Amino acid sequence: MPVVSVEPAGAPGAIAAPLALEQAQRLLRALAEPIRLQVVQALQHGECCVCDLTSHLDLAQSKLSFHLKVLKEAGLIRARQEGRWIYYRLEPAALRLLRDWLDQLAAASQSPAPPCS
Amino acid sequence: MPVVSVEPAGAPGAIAAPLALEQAQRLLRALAEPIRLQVVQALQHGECCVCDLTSHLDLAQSKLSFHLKVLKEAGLIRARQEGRWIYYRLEPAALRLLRDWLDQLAAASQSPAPPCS
DNA sequence: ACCATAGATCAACTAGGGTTGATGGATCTG
DNA sequence: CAGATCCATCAACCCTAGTTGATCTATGGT
Repeated sequence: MPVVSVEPAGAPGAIAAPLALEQAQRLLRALAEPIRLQVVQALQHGECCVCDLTSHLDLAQSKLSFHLKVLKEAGLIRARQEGRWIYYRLEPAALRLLRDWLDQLAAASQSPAPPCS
Repeated sequence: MPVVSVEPAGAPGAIAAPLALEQAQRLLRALAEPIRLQVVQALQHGECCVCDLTSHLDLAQSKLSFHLKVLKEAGLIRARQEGRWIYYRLEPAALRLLRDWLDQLAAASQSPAPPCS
C-alpha cells in the first residue's frame, strides 16, 4: 500500500528519472504542510501513539488523523497497532529517497554546462 | 531579498532548530507543486530565459511568471537580466540546505531511541 | 518616434486541500 | 454486557493557492 516501495537495492547507477520525479513530488507534497512537518519532527526520535501526538501538538484528534493518513499514504510513516493504541513511526527510507533526489539536482546544477536547450 | 540566506558557514555543529525548520518549510512548499518541479528540473543543467521555458514547458506566460516568483521568493532560483531577456538559474545552496535538513531527520530517525515522550 | 517583443503584475474566478463536528468500529475494563 | 477510550471516517464548510486574461513597464530594432 505505501507509495514509496523501498526499492530492493537495484544497481545504484540506473535511475528511472520520471518515476523518481513522481515519488519526489508525492513526498514533497506530503511534507509541505506545517502540521505534517510538526508530526514528522515529533516522530524523529522514535515512535509515538496518536493520543500522545494529539496532546503534544495540541490538535483536534480528527485533524491529526487526517494528516497521519496523508503521511502514511505518501510512505513517510508507518503504523503499528498494539492493543487499542496505534503507534506511528518514521520511514527513514522515504526521507533518504527524497534526500538523494535533491542531491542529484544540486549536483547537476553546479556542473558547468551550456544554457538552456 | 531571498529568503534563504546562504549562511556564512558557521560552526556546523550548532543548529538553530526552529529557524532551520522554517526554512525547510518554505523550500518544501515552493517545491511541492508540479509546475514548479518541472521548472526546477528544466533549470538543473544551466540557466534559461523565460521565453524558452514557456515554450519548452508549454505554459501561459503569466502562469510561468507566477511560479518563477514563488521559486525566487523561496530562494530556490535567481534571476539575471540581459538585454530584454531574463535568465533564471537554480540556487544549489538552497537545495543543499533542504537536503541537509532531510539528512538530519533521517539520521535521527534510525538511531534507536525510547518511544514517545 | 513607433512598433514589437520579453516579462511582471493585477483583479476576478476556480478548485482542491484543510478544517470541523459528528458518527462508527475496535479494543479494553469492570 | 455496559461503558469508556482510542482512532478512523464522513459530509459540510471554508479558505488559500493557482489559473486566466488583460494591462503595464522596459528594452531593442527600424
